[in-house]
Amino acid sequence: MRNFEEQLKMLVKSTEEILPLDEFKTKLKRAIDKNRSLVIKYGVDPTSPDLHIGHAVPLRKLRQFQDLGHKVILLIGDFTARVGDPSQKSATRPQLSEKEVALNAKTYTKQAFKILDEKSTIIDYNSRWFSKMNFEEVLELTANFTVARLLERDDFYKRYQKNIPIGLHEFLYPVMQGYDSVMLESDVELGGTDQKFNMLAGRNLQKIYGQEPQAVFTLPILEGIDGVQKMSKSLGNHISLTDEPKDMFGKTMSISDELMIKYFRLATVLPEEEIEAIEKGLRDKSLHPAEIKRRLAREIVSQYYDNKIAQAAEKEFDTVFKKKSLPSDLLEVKLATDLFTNGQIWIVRLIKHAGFAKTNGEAKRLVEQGGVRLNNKVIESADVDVTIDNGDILQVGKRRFAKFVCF
RNA sequence: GGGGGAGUACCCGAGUGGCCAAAGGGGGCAGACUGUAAAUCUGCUGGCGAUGCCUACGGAGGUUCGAAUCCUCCCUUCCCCA
Repeated sequence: MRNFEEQLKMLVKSTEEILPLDEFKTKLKRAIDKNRSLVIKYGVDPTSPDLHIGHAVPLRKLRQFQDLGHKVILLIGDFTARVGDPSQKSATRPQLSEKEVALNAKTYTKQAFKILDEKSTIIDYNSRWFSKMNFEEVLELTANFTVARLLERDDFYKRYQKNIPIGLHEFLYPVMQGYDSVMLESDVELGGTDQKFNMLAGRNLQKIYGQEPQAVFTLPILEGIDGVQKMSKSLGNHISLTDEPKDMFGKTMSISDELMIKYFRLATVLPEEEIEAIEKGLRDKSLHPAEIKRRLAREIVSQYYDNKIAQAAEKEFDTVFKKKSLPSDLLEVKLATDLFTNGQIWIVRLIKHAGFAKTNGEAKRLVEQGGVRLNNKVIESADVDVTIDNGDILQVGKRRFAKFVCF
């Protein structure tokens, strides 16, 4: 195990806040002195089964703790998921069924182990205690909080101000998350900055239950590729851990120049000194932004796949977007003969069949805007019928291609 | 229990009898440009093989030649009083 100074330096890096830092130092020092490990709690809400590189930020921090010999508990909020975390939400979330939650939890852990060390990760479920709790115990627990206290929380406050409903059960979310800490007797809890309130609730409750309160690590939230909102699947601005290399690369290339440095810090493992050098290079224009973004995209892809695959993804990107030629793996679309009349098919119908438009109107618009090519020739009018041979290629926009297979 | 507001497209939000498939913004999509799926600029953004028809302003009825808009009841929600 590394010494105190080394550990501290590593752990503090790229966190937003450590609350309170002094307490954490004391805990860490004591653990090292007594040759014990700290219990690190990380709660996950198994609502969306798809992890993205934003989730990777806390996961990597957990991995650091693991590598330093601390004990990481991945707490699946299977019970709380059925409430729905109101954090950053402007409206009540739909509640999930038991079955959905179980399935999500499974895919979640599978992806999380791309980053975490599976052998030394403890997985627990908060239904273990909540499903057995009776109403009397609930009352006892909730009596530790006041409405005013809960309303201090920004999300609740905003909703309240804007006359948006707050469900009574949502009020219970921070209480429950706090109680998780009591049950796990965690020394440290980490989460995104949006989790600050919930994690602090854990400190309160631990004190009340006679435990030493946990230290709280808040980690920065990664913006989505739109650069505005936090990365989330439901907003469609995410880079998923399971994305194909070429999509991972391409999506990274679509972030704005301003966002690059933040992505370097939060989504790659490059050392801080190197990132600072890049930052400087961009500022004095000795480095070209397009080159840097490619570097970023390569770094991200090789992290979840490997170097070679990252290079291939980059090459593919050039093929499609620089040379404007065809991607190597085309989506194959089967065309049955009964789709044709007199050997021809209406272009709008063809686009719909390839899955590039949901409605005729949408397909027509694409054609009218000059976004549709058949064998690299722009289709001028939505009113035409076309003949299709085996291997003909339909392109919609810059990056959607289909190769037809007739039978 | 009493009183007063609010509910509009994917989201925010304007519209208070016809000119409304509904301003504006965001998002999304497409085009141009380029250094990339950056930035910027431009266009499109309910459905239907379509100079028309259908569906749509919380829901159900009603008034009217005509309703997002007026009336009645209901639902949801917020505020004030109790």
